[in-house]
Formats: sequence, C-alpha cells, structure tokens
Amino acid sequence: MTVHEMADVGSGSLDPDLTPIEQDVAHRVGELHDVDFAAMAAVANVFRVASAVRNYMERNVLGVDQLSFTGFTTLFVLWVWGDQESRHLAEQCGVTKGTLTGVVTTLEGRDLVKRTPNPDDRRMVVVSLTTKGTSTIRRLFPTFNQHEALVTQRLPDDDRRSLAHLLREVLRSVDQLD
Amino acid sequence: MTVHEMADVGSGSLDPDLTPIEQDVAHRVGELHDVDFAAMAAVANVFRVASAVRNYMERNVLGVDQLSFTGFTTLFVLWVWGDQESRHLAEQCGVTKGTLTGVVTTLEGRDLVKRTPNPDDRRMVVVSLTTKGTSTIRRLFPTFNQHEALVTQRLPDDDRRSLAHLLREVLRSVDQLD
DNA sequence: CGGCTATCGTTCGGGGCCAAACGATTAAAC
DNA sequence: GTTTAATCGTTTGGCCCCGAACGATAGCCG
Repeated sequence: MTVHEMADVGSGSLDPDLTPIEQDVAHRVGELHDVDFAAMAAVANVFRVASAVRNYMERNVLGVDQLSFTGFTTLFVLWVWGDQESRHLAEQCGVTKGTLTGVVTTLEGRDLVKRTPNPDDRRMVVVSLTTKGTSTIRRLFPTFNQHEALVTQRLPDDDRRSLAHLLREVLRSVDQLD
Repeated sequence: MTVHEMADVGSGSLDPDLTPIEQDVAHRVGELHDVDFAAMAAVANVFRVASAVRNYMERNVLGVDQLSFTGFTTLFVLWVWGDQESRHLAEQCGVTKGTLTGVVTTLEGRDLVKRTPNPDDRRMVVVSLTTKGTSTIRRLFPTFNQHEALVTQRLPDDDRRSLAHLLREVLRSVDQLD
C-alpha cells in the first residue's frame, strides 16, 4: 500500500506501530504519489538500528579497549577463520582493501595483529592475530554476544530468527542487483 | 538455542537458511558455551544489510549528485520537517552536532542548504533548504524510494512491514538500555 | 547589576570509509 | 625473453564520524 492509498483510507488509519518520526513522514510525503512506504520504513529502520547498535557497542563493550567496530570485526574474522590475506580479510569485514590497510595499521600499532609478507608471492601480505589479539577477542566476544542479546531483548527467540531471515533476503536482493 | 545446544543435536542440523559465512561461524564458535546464536545472527545481518544498501544507494542513486548518504538524509529531513535548528537536525539525522557542522558546511558549499543566525538567540543557527536543495531532494527522493523497493524486492509487502516492525522493537530495546 | 550555570554551534584530534591512482610483483603472450 | 596485462597492498584526497574542549550567548539568582 502506498502512502497515497493509505491517505485514501483516512489519516486516522495510520499504523499505530509507526514511530512518531515515521508518522510525520507518512503525512508529509503523502503529497507524492506511488511512494512505497513499506520499503521506505524497512530500509530506514535498518539504518536507524545499525547506527544505534553500533554506537551502543562502541560505548559499552569496545570503548574500554579503544576498539572501533571494524577493528573488533577484524579480530573476530581472524579468530574464526584464521590467518587471512588482506583482500580476503577486507571482503569478509565488509570494507575496501584501502580501508583495511588503515585498520590493520591501527591494530598492528596496538600489537593485536601482525603482517607477514608471503615469500612465495611477494605481492601478498598475510594478517594474523598476535597472542595479545587472541586473548583480546576471546575475552571480548562473550561480552559482545551478551549485549547482542540485550539490544534484542524485546524480541523472543523466534522473532530474532525471523529478523535474521528477512535481512538475509534483503542481502540476496542487493546481490542480485550488482 | 545456543550453538552448544545446537551442536548437541548434531552438526547436520544447521539451519539451511544460514549464509555460508554464518555456517562457518556456527562451527568455529561452537567451542564456546552459551553463545546466543539467534541474537548474533540478527545483529550481524543488520550491519551487513546496512553496509550493502548504503553502498548500493551511494553508487546508484546519490553518486551522480556527489551526495553522501548523510547529506541526502539531511536534505530529506529538511524537506519533510522544514527549517531546523542545528541540534534538532543532528538528532533527526542520527549524528552528533559536531558531525552535522561538517555535513552542513559541505552542503552549503554546493548551495543546497543555507545557515541563518537566529536574531532572537544568537547562539542558534537555523538550517534551511535553498531553491536548488529543494529541487534536488524532490527529484532524488522518488528514485531513492524506487531503489528501496528494489533492494527489498525478494520480500512481499507483508514481510517488509514485519521487518520494519522487528527493527522498531530492537530500537526500543536499545533505547531502554540508556 | 555581576557572577554562576547551562546550552548553542564550532573546532580539533584521531579514526573509519571509499574511489582512484600508484609501484611492485607475477603471469601471460608472442 | 621481452613486452603486456593482471593483481597484490599501499597511498592519496575528500568526506563522514565521534567525543572532548572551546568561545559565545542567554538565563538565573543573589
């Protein structure tokens, strides 16, 4: 249903689940025709949640270790998959290789990861966890996961799985477009 | 169900909906006890989707106008709610006021918004759309919304609304924690 | 009135982020 | 065997992002 169609039903028919912000948007954008309001709400809330959770995690979990969210992700990827060449590490962290260079340099300066040139192909560099990096991610991950549970505490377990499932479908939609 | 409990059922019982990445994580993190896998998958996928959609939009919709995602958001907020004092604008855009200063400066340099000092209280600055800014957001928003529909094209309308609803609950969970 | 106190927007430092250009290295083509 | 092309990680320039510190302004209260 578009906003226009929704307006036809009467302004009192606004979905009460909408946040106050969304209700404003529904009213003001209503002047346009053919607005896909469901898609707009879904996408907008993905960004709101990502921003809120990212800030929450950096403040309450990662801040004490001076770690950025991407820095944490990098440690986690290396912990789960083991040593990685830079381009693979960048891809799994969801950043470009140029960005990863900076992130790895930061982590290397704190002795959490190390670079090792590949002798067989001198273009490549292997990134791996140091002892300090390993102990850091092993200590941090359980806490991080507990807070993942907290930021989704209003959702029963089935809803958490539904949320993950719906997001995977969006991911597949985007992949189809490239 | 934790990963540990899931492992008890047998490794062949992994949810087939999981992406290959998630299946790896489930196996490797299985050494730990009490991992809330549903929460982990939900949160991780929020970030994957946010990153993928943000990059997609900046490349395919906003790139031609040299607009960042936050720049677009700023124009949209001003368009929907009208002129805003900086602190309100920052809050609705989901960034700090320090960040907004830079974003507004960038937009001002491209003649999309303008700053007006408030004569009644000279601490405040009102940000408003220029004529060029108004025409830009009016031209851009319909295209943006069409691509919001595209990146969620694998979801029927009911699922889009469910997704938005579940995300709102996460937002409320985070708000309760502060 | 004059000194607190709060709040405004800006500035600063340190990172994260991308696209494009780059040098180094390897592989392919002839 | 030398030229050509592809791929690696890094660098660069420009912007976004945050938290903390700052100067300017306004309101309170003795």
